[in-house]
Amino acid sequence: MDLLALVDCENFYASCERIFRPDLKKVPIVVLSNNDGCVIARSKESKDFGIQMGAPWFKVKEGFLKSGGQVFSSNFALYGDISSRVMSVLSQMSKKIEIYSIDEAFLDLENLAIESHDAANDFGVYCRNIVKQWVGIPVRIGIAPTKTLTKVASYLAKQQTHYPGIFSITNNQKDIETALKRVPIHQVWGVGRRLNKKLSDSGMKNAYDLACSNIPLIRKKYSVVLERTVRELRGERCLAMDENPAPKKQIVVSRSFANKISDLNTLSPIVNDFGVRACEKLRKEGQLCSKVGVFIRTSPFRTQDRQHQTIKFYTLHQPSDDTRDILSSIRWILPKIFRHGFCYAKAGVMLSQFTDENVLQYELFEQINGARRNNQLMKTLDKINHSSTQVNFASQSKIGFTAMRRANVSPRYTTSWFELPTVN
DNA sequence: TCTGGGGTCCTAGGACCC
DNA sequence: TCTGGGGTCCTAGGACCC
Repeated sequence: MDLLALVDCENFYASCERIFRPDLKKVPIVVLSNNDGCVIARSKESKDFGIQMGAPWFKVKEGFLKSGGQVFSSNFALYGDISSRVMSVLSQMSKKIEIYSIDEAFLDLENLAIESHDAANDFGVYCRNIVKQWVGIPVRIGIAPTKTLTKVASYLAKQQTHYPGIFSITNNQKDIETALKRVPIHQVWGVGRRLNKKLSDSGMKNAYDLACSNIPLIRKKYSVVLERTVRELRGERCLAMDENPAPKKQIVVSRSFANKISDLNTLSPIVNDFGVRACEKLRKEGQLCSKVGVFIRTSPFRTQDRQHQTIKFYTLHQPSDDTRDILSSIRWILPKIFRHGFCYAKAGVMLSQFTDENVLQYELFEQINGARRNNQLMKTLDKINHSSTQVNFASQSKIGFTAMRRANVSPRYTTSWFELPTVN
């Protein structure tokens, strides 16, 4: 039987924080977004306490802390490192693995020749134990014939008591049908807020109803995307394993501000910071970009304020990964979109239209070995700034990303020599 | 006072080409 | 009277995901 497994880290960020704080084993934990704005991860105890995903922190803070909860600002240096450890363990479980997100991976179990529920569950138990023991992260495992069905299995794994955290669906219509009937329609992978409303309105309650729907009609009324979902729910593989993720098509660096900004002189150095960071990512990807976008927006939550949001692009004459090119694009765009009299709450820089740095097409009249081309400046800059920023552009802000509120950040236990955990 | 950040894919429509 | 057919590329907007 040809099966896939979805391995999903449980409450990932909260679990990462717990590795180094075993004293918090039973304590409710939440992790906050950048700027300590809202809740982006919760331990099981916090979910039980009633903290919603995405809840604004200032609204739930008091009740949560009073009840003995522990809060963390996000620490992506830590989560990224723990993630790569989990993925490296999973890579030993299967030859074919697709790292789908920071806390999820699909494994192709083809080589394991699993023929029964028992065999599938045994694999799940083995995998779960190893990751827990070697990295310290609890994982949930859904095993099924298609990706969408592994998501279904993963959802059902939450409710498992016999094999906690593990659920398998074999390639058997009856088996699939039973599982689908237990999954509410909005839990189906690919059904978001809008589709949930439309599908529910047309009488579908669970995944089984969706799987039974008429495919040509689904395609006509909705899209080819939903058609694939329906087929996958029926056990037909439409979404392939993607072991070598395609290069990025877009890079965005954006932040909300701790304090609203209403003048251009304050705003531009900060947007320049975003541009600098975006270029670092671009060079790491080995890509050149042709299009630079800048967006700014006021806070949609302050309904009493006048609202303004906009985005504008600049197309470079020549693809580039040179920070100076991107900064001058920003210098061109920003004054054109900025309006006086608005309190801006967020801004961002977006790079797109990429070409590979090795297949650069020069312009007809470009001087190929001009001073700006083939220069080592950016490489040297990246090298110097590798571990921490030492050299800045004059147009950047002096405070940079440190202007963010991060009141409760944990140490970078695994990625900084100065923040190693200590044992007393 | 205080509400995240970073992505992907699909579709429709317009411009343009032969 | 009567105004084609087939295609690409780009953009904006919508929907979804983690």
